[in-house]
Amino acid sequence: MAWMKIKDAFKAQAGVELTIKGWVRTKRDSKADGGLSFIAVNDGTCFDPIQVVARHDLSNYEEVAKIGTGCSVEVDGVLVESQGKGQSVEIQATAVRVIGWVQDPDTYPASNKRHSFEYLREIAHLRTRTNTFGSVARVRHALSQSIHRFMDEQDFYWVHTPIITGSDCEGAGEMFRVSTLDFCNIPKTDDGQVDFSQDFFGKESHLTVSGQLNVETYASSLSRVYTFGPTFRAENSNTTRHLAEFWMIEPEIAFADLHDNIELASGMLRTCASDLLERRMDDLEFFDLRIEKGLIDRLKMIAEAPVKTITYTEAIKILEGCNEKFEYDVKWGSDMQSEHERYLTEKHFKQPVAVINYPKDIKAFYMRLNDEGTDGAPGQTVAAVDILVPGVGEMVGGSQREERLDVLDSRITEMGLDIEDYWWYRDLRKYGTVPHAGYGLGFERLVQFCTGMQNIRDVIPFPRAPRQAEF
RNA sequence: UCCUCCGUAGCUCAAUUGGUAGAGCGAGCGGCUGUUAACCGCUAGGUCACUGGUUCGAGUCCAGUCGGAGGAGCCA
Repeated sequence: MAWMKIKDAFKAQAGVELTIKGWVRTKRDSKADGGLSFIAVNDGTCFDPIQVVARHDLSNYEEVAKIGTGCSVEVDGVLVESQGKGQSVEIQATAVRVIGWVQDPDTYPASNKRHSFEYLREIAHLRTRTNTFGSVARVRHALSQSIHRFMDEQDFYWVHTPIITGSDCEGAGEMFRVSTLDFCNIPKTDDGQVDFSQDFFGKESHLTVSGQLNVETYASSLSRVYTFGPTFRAENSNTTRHLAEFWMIEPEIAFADLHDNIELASGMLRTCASDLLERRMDDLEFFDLRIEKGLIDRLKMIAEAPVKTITYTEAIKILEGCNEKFEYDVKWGSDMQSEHERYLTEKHFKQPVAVINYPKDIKAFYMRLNDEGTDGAPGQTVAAVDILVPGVGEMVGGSQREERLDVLDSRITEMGLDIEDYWWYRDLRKYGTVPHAGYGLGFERLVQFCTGMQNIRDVIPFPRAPRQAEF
């Protein structure tokens, strides 16, 4: 008999003979008709388990009766219309083979009951067997496929930027050190410093915090490029939206300005939403029912409407003019607090909002300096953009890059950075410079937004966070 | 890192003014049933996070440590 994935079995013709393989979600027994068992089997290919009906006349029915949640099984049978109410079709089993028993069911951690997400995080190797984490895994996969497909259709090349970096000037946060030196016997130079010349790379090295500087080099010849890979931040962040290891999409577009940047991000979000609605409705229905009501309507809205754009200066005016009581005061020139961002996207606009042109003093050195008086702002701004989304906050951070060497140099100096560290980055401005723009999109935050999952640690298979590196 | 809350059975939680440990779910066994968050009965299961202190007596009060959650900052 042909082995069929369960998602295909649901669509097959009644009467077909088939074999399915998977893990038991639940089993219920009945004494009717001399005894029969209903076994719900899931193989991860779709949300729903399929119901297997095993009758007492199976040669190994005594064994079948002992099957419990978590067992792996192989079932031969015939697909038939279900006599019961919970499902359209089911499999009348002609053979049920147990491949792997659950040893000592009393200790099986992922037993058939409701568990808290906090507890499931402690058994991350088994939580994938639950409805929620199966759905998260499928949605996460679908989103990453959508992004690659969208970027390919927009003529972007995927560039694999390094994970280990010898550059200490990426400037996006605390870095994890990479070293093969013996901690118990660290070589020192004459003046008592650690002698990194004896380390693996002959210099200090770290895990990357961003592929942006590297990918800008490829944009300066291939025009449209992006990275999609893991990044690392050694910040002691204990929140529902930060990880020490997370995945980021970083497009970089040559001959482009801030608005081209926003248009790309907006198109990416639209594509992700509409692809999910088309491909993963089974999982979305679960999230809408059990995790966040209204999720599907929100994704439908995202799939149709472009992102709303406002300037930082306008955002400040909205916040100053509203009746909301904020813990922190709103003031032009200081960064918006989380509560301010949430108000804008969740209460005022009720949709994703791109906020552009921030005061230069609160943004990075490489962001392009705007002309004095842009947007009627009271101070000088840079061409930066943050895209804020309901429930998550900041999902995208980007900018048009400073392509003018003299302006870049004075910004590096102004911020107290060492110009020598940026020699190759500056070369891009010396040799055929070009206006360009890019952004970083936090992939896990996108998954959160598309599933309604509240804690970012529950949308990545094995979360890395302070004091969390088990598995 | 800061603020708040929490840590009791495999899981989710109770335990009165400090008086010596309890339920539901899960698991095992039995009953019933084309079942599907099933239902009924029985059984097993505890170093009350750890260390120290107060007390005749601490799950309960105090101090410290460790761990978790939510919020803040940093950011994606």
